[in-house]
Amino acid sequence: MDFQVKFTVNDKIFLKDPENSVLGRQIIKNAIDLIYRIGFESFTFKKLAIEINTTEATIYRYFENKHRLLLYILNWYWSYMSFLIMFKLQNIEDNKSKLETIIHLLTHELPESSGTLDYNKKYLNHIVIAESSKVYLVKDIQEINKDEVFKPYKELCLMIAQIITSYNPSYKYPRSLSSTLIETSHYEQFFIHNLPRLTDVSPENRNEFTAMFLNDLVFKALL
Amino acid sequence: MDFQVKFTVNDKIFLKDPENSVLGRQIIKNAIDLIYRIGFESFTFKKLAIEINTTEATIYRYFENKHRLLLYILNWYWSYMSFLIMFKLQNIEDNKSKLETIIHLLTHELPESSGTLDYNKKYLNHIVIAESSKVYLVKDIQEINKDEVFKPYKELCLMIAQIITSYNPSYKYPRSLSSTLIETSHYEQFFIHNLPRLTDVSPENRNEFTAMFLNDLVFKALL
DNA sequence: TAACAACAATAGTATTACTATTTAAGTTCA
DNA sequence: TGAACTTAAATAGTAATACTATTGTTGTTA
Repeated sequence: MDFQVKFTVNDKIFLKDPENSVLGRQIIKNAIDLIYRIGFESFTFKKLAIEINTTEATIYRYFENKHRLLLYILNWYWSYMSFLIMFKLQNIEDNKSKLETIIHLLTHELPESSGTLDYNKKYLNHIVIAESSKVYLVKDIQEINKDEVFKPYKELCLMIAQIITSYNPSYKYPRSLSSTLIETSHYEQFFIHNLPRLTDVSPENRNEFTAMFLNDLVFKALL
Repeated sequence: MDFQVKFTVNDKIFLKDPENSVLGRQIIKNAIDLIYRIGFESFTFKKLAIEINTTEATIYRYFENKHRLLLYILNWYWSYMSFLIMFKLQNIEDNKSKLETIIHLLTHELPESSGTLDYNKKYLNHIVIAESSKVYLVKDIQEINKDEVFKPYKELCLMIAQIITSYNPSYKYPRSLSSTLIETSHYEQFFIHNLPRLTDVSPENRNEFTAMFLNDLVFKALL
């Protein structure tokens, strides 16, 4: 089985839909590679243009600025994660298993698909961990939020919150626990690799640590 | 009672200690005000120089770049928070009360002191919430970390972790719970004000919400 | 008071973020 | 077919930003 999944990204994020042209898709694919390599602060449209043999101005016809391009990538990620969760939960009845599956998905690399035009999931994962908070930790968040560009994040959060409520209807903070779960899965993974003293990771459980910690945390919270 | 607290900040963060000159102290004080006003991305040494009637080059004699200046401010915050916690826990015997006090401190504005040369605590709090992750979510974190510039954060994290262990010696993730507590206290406060759908806040409990959520989360985790 | 640090200002440069305008490449339809 | 009309992408900029090399100025101490 092989298939391509396409998500509709809010058209206020881009000026010209990158999904509709070869160049547009190249921009996204290479942006992911480049942001992974040099980090979002060093990433510029000039450098990206050189990578794909075009000019800065051309990229500016697709995105207003680099912040919007990152927002596009994260919208794609949040939509993809929502899809993956729905897909994987299909035949699971037990709410505990559902939450365990979600925690596993949030704390491990995205499954690599075989489509050639597909984005590099390893890099995408890395970007989500290290750069995602930079799309909302900005001064003009209120203004940006009006365009509903965080809708996929809110939907992902709500979807998990609903499963939390199914598991324990009396729990009072389903959405906060959901956003905490998402955010914590990212930065604990970041800390493990870069500031391990802020965690209790040990060399043996590096890969499973974040999932173990979050499973413990979430199910105790929902007892 | 009125007193000034001074913290020794790792001297690898600055080129010239801003504590040792009037201009240096002006740089820090006005940097906090300016970052609060316009956000870290828009903040430049040029703009700061205009604020305090000096030149860019002068500020570059104190700090290598704006990232280091933010790091200096956060080192000060982490040290101050550690001090505040130690101070407030003085006569508390009960470990549960200790943790409740810590959660209260992390989720509320810093107490305003009366010293005139002191930093604006309201602004500092805002900066910690919205900008702190930008000091470690950078590509060269490994390199930067070698200078021990995150020591105050690690010490704060460890201090809380030790109280967690005192409260429940069998709990397996004291440091991760501690870093989660610190980080979650920041971004839940951010979400409440900017993306409330990611939380369960209601107009009535806005001020106490983060503390309520974290108290519930932490004490259930430590049962 | 000469020597020499420490400090801060001047005057730059290279890069970055972004735009206005022009040129080229399709499409549509009489 | 080819004129009219879109759409796409390149050229060639500008203003702001991040950072540096050099010079001048002040203060200290021997």
